[in-house]
Amino acid sequence: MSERAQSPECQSRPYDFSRANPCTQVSAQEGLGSAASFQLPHGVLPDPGLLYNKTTYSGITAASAQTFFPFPPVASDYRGSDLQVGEFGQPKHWYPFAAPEYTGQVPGVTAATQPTNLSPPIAETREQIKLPEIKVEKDVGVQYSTEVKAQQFQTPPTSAAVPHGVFYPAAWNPSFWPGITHITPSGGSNQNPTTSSASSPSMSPSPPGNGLPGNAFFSVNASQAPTDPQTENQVSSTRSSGSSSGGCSDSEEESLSTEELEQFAKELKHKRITLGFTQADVGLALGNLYGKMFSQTTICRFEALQLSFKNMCKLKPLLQRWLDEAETSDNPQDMYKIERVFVDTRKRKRRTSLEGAVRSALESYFIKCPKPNTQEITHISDDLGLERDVVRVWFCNRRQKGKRLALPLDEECDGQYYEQSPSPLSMAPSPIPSQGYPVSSYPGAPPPAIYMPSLHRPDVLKQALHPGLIP
DNA sequence: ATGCATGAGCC
DNA sequence: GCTCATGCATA
Repeated sequence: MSERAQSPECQSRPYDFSRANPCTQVSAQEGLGSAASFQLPHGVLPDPGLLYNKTTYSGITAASAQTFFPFPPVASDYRGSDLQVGEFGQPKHWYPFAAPEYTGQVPGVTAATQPTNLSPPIAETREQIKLPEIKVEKDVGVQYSTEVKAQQFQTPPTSAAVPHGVFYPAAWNPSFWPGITHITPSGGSNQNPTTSSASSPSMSPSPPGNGLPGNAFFSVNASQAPTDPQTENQVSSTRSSGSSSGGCSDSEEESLSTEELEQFAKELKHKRITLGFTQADVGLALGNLYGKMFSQTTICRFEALQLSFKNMCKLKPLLQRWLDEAETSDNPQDMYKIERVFVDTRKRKRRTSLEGAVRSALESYFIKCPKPNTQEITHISDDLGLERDVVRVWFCNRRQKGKRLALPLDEECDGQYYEQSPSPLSMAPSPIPSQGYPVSSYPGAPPPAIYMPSLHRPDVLKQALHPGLIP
């Protein structure tokens, strides 16, 4: 509806990468340097030169900024290109969970069907969970119809009703998330491994050798209903990163500091590896313990601190719990021996693989205006020969990524990051990533290393900010 | 490890 | 349409 007049935004405030990291500017130039080789079609970028030199990137002028997005007044235009997008925007898909008979379909995951000795470190499951080949984007529209809402909640009334050996992720309940942020049973400290006893069943639900978790998982879930809904919000408000790295109590998500998160992430990774678990295993184990599983991607991002601060705080307790379980269990392997019985029959749009040149172009556009309006998106999509939705999603993802990558800034500015957006050309000090981590609160405190630690490395930062621009 | 995609919730 | 959390698919 009311399309936000965003063009103005694009000029009202700079989108500043430099604030995120001193290296940014350098990276930017280089990145743009590569981008320069890309020929932008018909004057989308009035003055490409501006983009491709240092001065532009590090000190864009207001004047030049205004030259950006000289989009012709094509108001109702973009509908035309919608043709490309419209198809997959409608159907709602769901990740259906297959019936019990699918158990074991995912080799690496559905260990329950396997004999006892599953060496913990199974291969990353993704490779083994290949979905049926999907057609190209063009045809996806048709396929999107698939929709088997098996999952949600055919949830058995009680865990007892669950078919033996079948794990229903659906077991989790609505109040799950609100509560889990405060997981530690008995409000103990999260460092208290002993609390794991409550969830031990998941560790070795059945005689270690059996390998068949069976219903034990359900009882676990049931017994763990968390109970403390408010934490999540508080988390963000307590971003004081105090450097109080010590106090870790379970209700601590509320006061997690970036240092704590960073430390925990490292610890998690280290111990996970030591214990022989893959990231995928951990994600699945969480499902085992809490009824809410996570993907390898999420675990990976957690370890790499690539999730929003809020999200990190939300997941930390879960992972902490898992870690406790894993460390104290005699048969840690059991942790990942869960039934992952769903089969994703949904037809997902085939992933678009943008060429380097196109990415560079998008990146250039992004620098100029991180938040293009519909017209601008249409313009860009036309220019680059991409579907509008692809462009739109790219920008969404890019913004999301930008927020994650940006260094921590005060949350006060939250939401203003792109809101007041940026005339990218006048890169000014920066945006406050709403997804970023809190900054150390005390004056003079060095920037918390947590925010994307990897970005402390120029090369990484470069890549992060300008993916595709670096070989 | 990360790029692109999905979907819920919100404005 | 956006943000955000999350995940599939792939580099």
